[in-house]
Amino acid sequence: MSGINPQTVQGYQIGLAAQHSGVSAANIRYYEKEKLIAQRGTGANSYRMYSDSDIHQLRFIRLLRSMDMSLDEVRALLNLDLRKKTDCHTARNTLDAHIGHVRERLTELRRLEKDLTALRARCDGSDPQCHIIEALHQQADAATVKVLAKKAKSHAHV
Amino acid sequence: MSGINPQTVQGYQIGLAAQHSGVSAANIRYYEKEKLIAQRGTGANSYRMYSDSDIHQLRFIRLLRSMDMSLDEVRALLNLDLRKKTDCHTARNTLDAHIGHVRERLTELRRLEKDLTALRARCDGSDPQCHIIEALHQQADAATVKVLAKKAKSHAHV
DNA sequence: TAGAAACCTTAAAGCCACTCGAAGGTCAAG
DNA sequence: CTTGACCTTCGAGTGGCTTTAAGGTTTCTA
Repeated sequence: MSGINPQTVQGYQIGLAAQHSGVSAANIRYYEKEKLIAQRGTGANSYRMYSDSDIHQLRFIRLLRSMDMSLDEVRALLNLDLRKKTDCHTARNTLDAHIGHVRERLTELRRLEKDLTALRARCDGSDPQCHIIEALHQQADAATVKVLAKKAKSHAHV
Repeated sequence: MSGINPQTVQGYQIGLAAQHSGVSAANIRYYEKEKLIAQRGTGANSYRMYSDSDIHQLRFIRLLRSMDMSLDEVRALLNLDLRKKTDCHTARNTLDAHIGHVRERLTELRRLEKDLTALRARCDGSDPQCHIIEALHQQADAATVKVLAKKAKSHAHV
């Protein structure tokens, strides 16, 4: 059959691995470059081949990424042995830190939503003068530039 | 006096403008390149000079950025005339879209916080077996890869 | 057996909103 | 005339990808 990505005894080509894991082929190559998965393509035809446990690893990474973890955090959780005490510590610490990031960002966004909603309420289009633009310019004038130190901006990826 | 960035009759040099606006000098140059503010440095010594209204514009941009708006959204809100109906429409539409992004992201993060907290609760370190790692691997296996279409991921900047 | 189709390869650039560093120009005070 | 505090441009780095270009391999079909 033509075009259908074949699954041989050796495993899955990258396209099938992508389908089964939900991680795009390009992204799988990227993860390989970032050493989240082992190097490939040493065989006869230079095609990468993947096993079922590779697919599992890709799904695992995808799950952690969908939880907004950074690749560094993912790395920290890869290859942990669930029977080792130290590894369990690592997992808990990583998770705690990540929950911290998420909560910080939540606090920021809740505050932001409140401010934006208040701003929006100032204008329904009935008035000839635009109160949104007006209010923004007033705020820009009013805001004292207190600190030159930059906001930490959570940890960027959250 | 040496070293103190001088303010002449012509306005502020970039360093002072940075101090007064809260936007770093490098960032001001970046905004110039991105055409959020007018081009500079045509004078005798190639130094950029800024007026009070320039400082206001920088503060305005900074305010919108602190509200997590993208530079495109900022662009849409720059140079609007608060007396024009069409401009007020623009402002409301931009704001509505942005509030939408923020709310989407809030929903995602609230959900995420719940999931992460539940995951965290599975492990207090008392058990020899790590339930966090365990649960993650189970989830990775359980997750059916339903859709290959990518999640929209809100609008990235939120 | 030739060619088309569908897969695979690498390398490089693009995205966003910046920040940082290098190498050098300008300007006022001592 | 040197010091040092400012300024300039240019290029690269950040994170986590996606996209594009240019080409190699495999398999099926006419």
